[in-house]
Amino acid sequence: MKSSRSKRPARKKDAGATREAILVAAREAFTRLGYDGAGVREIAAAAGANPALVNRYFGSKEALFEEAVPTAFEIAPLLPEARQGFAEALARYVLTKDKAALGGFDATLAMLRSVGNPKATELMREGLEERFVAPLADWIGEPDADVRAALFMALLSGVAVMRDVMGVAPLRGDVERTVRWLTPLLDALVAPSGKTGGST
Amino acid sequence: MKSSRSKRPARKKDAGATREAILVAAREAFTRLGYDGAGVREIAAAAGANPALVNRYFGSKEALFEEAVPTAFEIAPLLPEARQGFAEALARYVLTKDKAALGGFDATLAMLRSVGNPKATELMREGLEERFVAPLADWIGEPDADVRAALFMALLSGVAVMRDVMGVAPLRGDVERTVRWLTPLLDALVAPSGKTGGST
DNA sequence: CCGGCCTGTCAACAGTCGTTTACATGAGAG
DNA sequence: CTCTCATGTAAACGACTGTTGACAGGCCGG
Repeated sequence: MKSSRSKRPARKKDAGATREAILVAAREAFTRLGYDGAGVREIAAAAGANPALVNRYFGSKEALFEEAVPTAFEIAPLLPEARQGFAEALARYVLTKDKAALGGFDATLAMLRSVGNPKATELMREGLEERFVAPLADWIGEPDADVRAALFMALLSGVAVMRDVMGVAPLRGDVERTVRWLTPLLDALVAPSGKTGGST
Repeated sequence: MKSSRSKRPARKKDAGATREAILVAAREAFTRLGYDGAGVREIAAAAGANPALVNRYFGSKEALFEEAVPTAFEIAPLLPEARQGFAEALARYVLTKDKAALGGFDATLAMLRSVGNPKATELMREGLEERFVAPLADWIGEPDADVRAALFMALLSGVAVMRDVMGVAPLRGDVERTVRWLTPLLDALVAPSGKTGGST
C-alpha cells in the first residue's frame, strides 16, 4: 500500500521517454501477436501510457508499425568477413534464437505474423529488400546474387514460420541434427558458384 | 430488368449447395485475405448467401476455417514414383502456380496469410504435420527423414511467402533462373543420403 | 390441396477496433 | 509565485466484428 494516490506516474512527464516506451512495447506486441492481433490499447498499457498518446506521437497504428518493424530488418551486422562457417552460424542462429532476448522483439517473427495484413506487407516490402536482400546480394557478389539472396531469406523465413509460428515438431527437436541439414542448403546459396546450381 | 422481384434467388433452396458455395467462397477469401482479414459477411456475399447461414451450417467462423483450409493440405498427390525430376518439378510449380486456378484457392497462401491468428495456427498444425510433413518423410525414407521433410516444407513456404505475399522482386523475375537455384536445394533434401548433409 | 418443417432473411446484440476531441495536470519560464 | 504550454487523461465516436434469436418463405409429403 505504498501508493495512496489513485495513479502512480511511474515516469515523470517526458515525451521522449513515453514515445520510446510505446515503441518498445509495440515491437514486443507485434512480435507476439502480429499487426492485426496487437491493439493500440494493449500496446499503450504495456508501455504504461494512454492509448491516445500512440496517435499523438506516431499519428496512427500504421505509422507506428512502419517505424517499429521494417526499420529493424538488418542483415548487415550478420555478414562476416570470412565466408567460412557463415552458413552454419546462421543456421544455428535461427534454430536457437530466443525471443526473450532484446525485450521479446524479433523482426522476422513480427513480419511473419503480420503478412496477413496488406498494409503491413506493403510497409515491410521496401525495408526487406533494401535492408536484407540487397545487402546480402552485394555480399554474395556472384552471378544470380539477387535470386540467391532472395532464396536465402526465403529459407530462413520458412524455417522460422514452421518452427516458431506453426510449431512443426521435427524443427523443435535436436538442433544439431537440423543444423546438419540446413547448413549445406544455406551454404550452396552463398558459396562461390560452380559447386551447385547455376549450370543448366 | 428481367427481375421485378427485389430478390433473385439465383439458387433454389438447397442446403447442400449453399453449404458448398459458402465453403468455396471461404477458401477463396481465406487465400486472399487470411483468417482475420476475411469476414463472414464478405464470404456469405461471395457465396450469394446470408451471413447467418455460415453459423447455421458450420457453427462458427473458426469451424468453417477448420473445414476449409487444414483439410486441403495434401502432398500425397505430388509424390511421384520416380524421384528423378521431382525436385525440379516442385520448384517450377511453386514459382509458377497461379492462384486463379481452382477458384482462387491456395492452401499454402491461406495458411501463410493466417499465421498471425493463434486459433488458425492451432487448427492448421495437425493438418500440416499429418498431411504434408509425415507423408513426405515416409516417401523420403532416409535417415533424418522427419527433419528433411520439415525443411522441405519450410523452403517451399518461405518461397511462397517471399514471392506471393511479400512480392520480393528477384523471385518474381525469370522463373528458369530461380528454378536453377531452388532445384538443388530441394533435391538435397529428398535425394538418397551421402550426397549432402548428414555427415559429421 | 394443405400443413409442417427446412431454408433463408432480417435486425439486433455485445464487444472491439482505431481514432478524435475536450479536458485536467504538472513542470518549467519569466 | 504565477502564467503557460507541453504532457497526460478520460470519454466518446463511428465503424466494424462474430454471433444469435425471432420471423418469413417456399418446398414436399401427406
